[in-house]
Amino acid sequence: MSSMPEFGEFYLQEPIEGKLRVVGSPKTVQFCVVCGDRSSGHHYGVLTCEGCKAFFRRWRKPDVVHKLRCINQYQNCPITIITRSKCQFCRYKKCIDQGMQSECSPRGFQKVEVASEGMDPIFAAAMAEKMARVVKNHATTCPFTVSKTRKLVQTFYNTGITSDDELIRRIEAWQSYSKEMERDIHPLAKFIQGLRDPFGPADRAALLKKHIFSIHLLRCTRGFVSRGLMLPDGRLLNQEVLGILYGRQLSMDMEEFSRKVIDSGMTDEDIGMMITFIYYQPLNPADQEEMQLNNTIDLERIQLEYQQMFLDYYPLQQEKLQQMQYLMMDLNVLSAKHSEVQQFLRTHHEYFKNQEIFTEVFISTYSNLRDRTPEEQEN
Amino acid sequence: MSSMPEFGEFYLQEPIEGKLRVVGSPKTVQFCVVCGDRSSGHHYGVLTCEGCKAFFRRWRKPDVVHKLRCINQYQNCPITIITRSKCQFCRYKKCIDQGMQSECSPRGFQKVEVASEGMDPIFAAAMAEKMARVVKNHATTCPFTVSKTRKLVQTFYNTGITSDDELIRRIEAWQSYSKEMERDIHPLAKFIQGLRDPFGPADRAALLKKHIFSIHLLRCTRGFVSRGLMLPDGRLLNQEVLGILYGRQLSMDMEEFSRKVIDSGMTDEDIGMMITFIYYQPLNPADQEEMQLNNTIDLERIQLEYQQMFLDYYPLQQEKLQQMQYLMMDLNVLSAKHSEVQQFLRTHHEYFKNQEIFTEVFISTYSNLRDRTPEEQEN
DNA sequence: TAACTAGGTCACCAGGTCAT
DNA sequence: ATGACCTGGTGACCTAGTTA
Ligand SMILES: [Zn+2]
Ligand SMILES: [Zn+2]
Ligand SMILES: [Zn+2]
Ligand SMILES: [Zn+2]
Repeated sequence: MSSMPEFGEFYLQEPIEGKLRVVGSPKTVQFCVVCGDRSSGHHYGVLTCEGCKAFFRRWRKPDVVHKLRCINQYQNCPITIITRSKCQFCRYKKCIDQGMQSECSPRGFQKVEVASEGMDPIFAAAMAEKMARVVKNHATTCPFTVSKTRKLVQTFYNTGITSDDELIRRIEAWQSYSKEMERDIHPLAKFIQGLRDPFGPADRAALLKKHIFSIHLLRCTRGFVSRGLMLPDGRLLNQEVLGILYGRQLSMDMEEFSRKVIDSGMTDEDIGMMITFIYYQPLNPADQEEMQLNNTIDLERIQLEYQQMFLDYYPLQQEKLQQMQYLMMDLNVLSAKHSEVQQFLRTHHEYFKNQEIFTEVFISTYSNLRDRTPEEQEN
Repeated sequence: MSSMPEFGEFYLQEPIEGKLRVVGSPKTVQFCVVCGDRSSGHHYGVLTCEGCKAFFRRWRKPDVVHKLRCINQYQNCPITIITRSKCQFCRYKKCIDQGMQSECSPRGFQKVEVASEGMDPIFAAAMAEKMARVVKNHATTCPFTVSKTRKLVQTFYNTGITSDDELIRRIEAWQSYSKEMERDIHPLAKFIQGLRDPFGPADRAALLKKHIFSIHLLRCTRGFVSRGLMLPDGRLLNQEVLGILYGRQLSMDMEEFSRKVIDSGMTDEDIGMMITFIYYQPLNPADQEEMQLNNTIDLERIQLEYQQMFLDYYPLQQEKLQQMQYLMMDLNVLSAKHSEVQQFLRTHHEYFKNQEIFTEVFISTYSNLRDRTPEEQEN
């Protein structure tokens, strides 16, 4: 485009002198918000020229974008039609600052209204608030945020195991550990309430029950250390206890999963979002049948809304969203394995009848749940 | 898409209930049953938006539709106003699932009968039910549907091999594996019973015996992973064991075949139909002579009826049917190769006499079969 | 005639290409 | 690496034809 800017001859078809355009205001020449060259339309969400469009397409890959470096230390090189190719770092930075993002519009979707760019400000504000609430609630209710975990000191955990018999040992281990888990259910319920969805208490209880293992594991992610799993106060469940509780294979899988989460660079914010994604995960028909939610709101729609929000809020993180989705698939697999544990607890439920909340969340069936008032979801 | 969101009504908040429509206000907003966008009326038989209407119009052309591929292996991408352009395969699939069809209504007229055009509605309904039964029965009886396979976790398979001698090794491998195969025969028999054809138990047993290899391989399609074949519970038969069981060449052919099935974009529904086609495959004279069916119904007619049904139900998929027929030819070749395995099993039948059902289906001859009552086909 | 829809149109944009 | 240009899918809008 920059070859002969003066003449202003577009290769683009000059949009129709005679007929008036249906959309937007009468055609005015528009310019690239990155470099000021003539724009060829909206690309990746903003008015850009062909050059900036192609530039963004090539460099947006997260694994490659980190390699860009500013040509000086100031990171504020001016980006104009002439200088745009001088500093890739600052050009890319300006692309981001102007709001370019992949997948901002699905393929073939054309932005119609030129006037109000971006989304409705009220809607945007509502979304931002919703996101912020998730992040904040997670930070306050999760016992294993970065800052809280950093302060922990490992101490001894009393496993409660006295017997030699393998079965009894497992029951004893769960009798002790169930008390610890119970403690975490209240803050978790608070987090879920903070999501402010239209589900009633019974439905929330059912969804929590369905995803409790995945969510609990995610919350504990930073509690996994080399020798086992720390409780929120620092007491350490070593690998042997974990093996007794969950079975050797599953306990190792859990540890590996937590390592994977950390290794993918998930922040506390990310983990909070992932928990939200999981909670609103679409259910397969069998689960729907079994859970019998009163409110038949489309879970998938809520999940997508949150994921969209995540992308809007943290642009250029669709790679991260992808990673999250892989992790969620792993979680579903682990959760399926966990049903063996649940079966075990169900078989020996009489040993846990004093821990009512634990029983409710981990042991009782969905139909049990529907028959009572789940008031512990309410406080 | 809705060009003017003037009232600030966001599709996200809109309680999408595409099926129920409120009859109160004069202008009831209706939604696309494919993607949930605002509908502009009935198109090709169902309420859709302009986008899905144009999408269907463009892609229904039979020479082009078979080229659509899902962006991942699961073929169940969510289709929403946001995601609808991400996966053409799943969008098209959803169009078909929702009942879109060309020429369903005379030009310009709005009402539709969702049925095969031009035929007696009662007959059409009966056919639709028959199709639906095949699909549903396959979904419930096949252990390797998309959704079931997705949840599998690979675990260790005990091959049962202890010996060093090659022959003994193969016998040992089959002794273990035959138990696994036996488990799958009951659900398979259920599927075949669900076809409700006029054949008696003896004939069904003979047909099953004839096609057991092909049908079993098809059912296991999604069980093939990069390292081997998973059992319905996730235990993995690695390539080495498969090679011992079936011979190196055949086991590799089987794996290649399964890959081909997946690559051609066959859905669970398609696989269920293919199994039906195979089961009712016309027999060559030699087989007819050997099998001595009591009921001399024309198999080819049944097969054609199902294939016609397939085309009526999923219009414009004759390209897919063509692909299926190629795959079935491949299967016949593999099945012929498999007779070597059958010969081997027959030679060493005394090692499998405890597995009666396996023996009946894989080892005994048709004449053996006729001499006894095959009650295991009956439950 | 009024209500309705199949099919056509074309502005629009994601992604690829290739000379520079 | 860049960017002018190309290719091909998309969907809002239009039109012509059908039915009650
Ligand atoms: Zn520019
Ligand atoms: Zn710079
Ligand atoms: Zn639609
Ligand atoms: Zn798909």
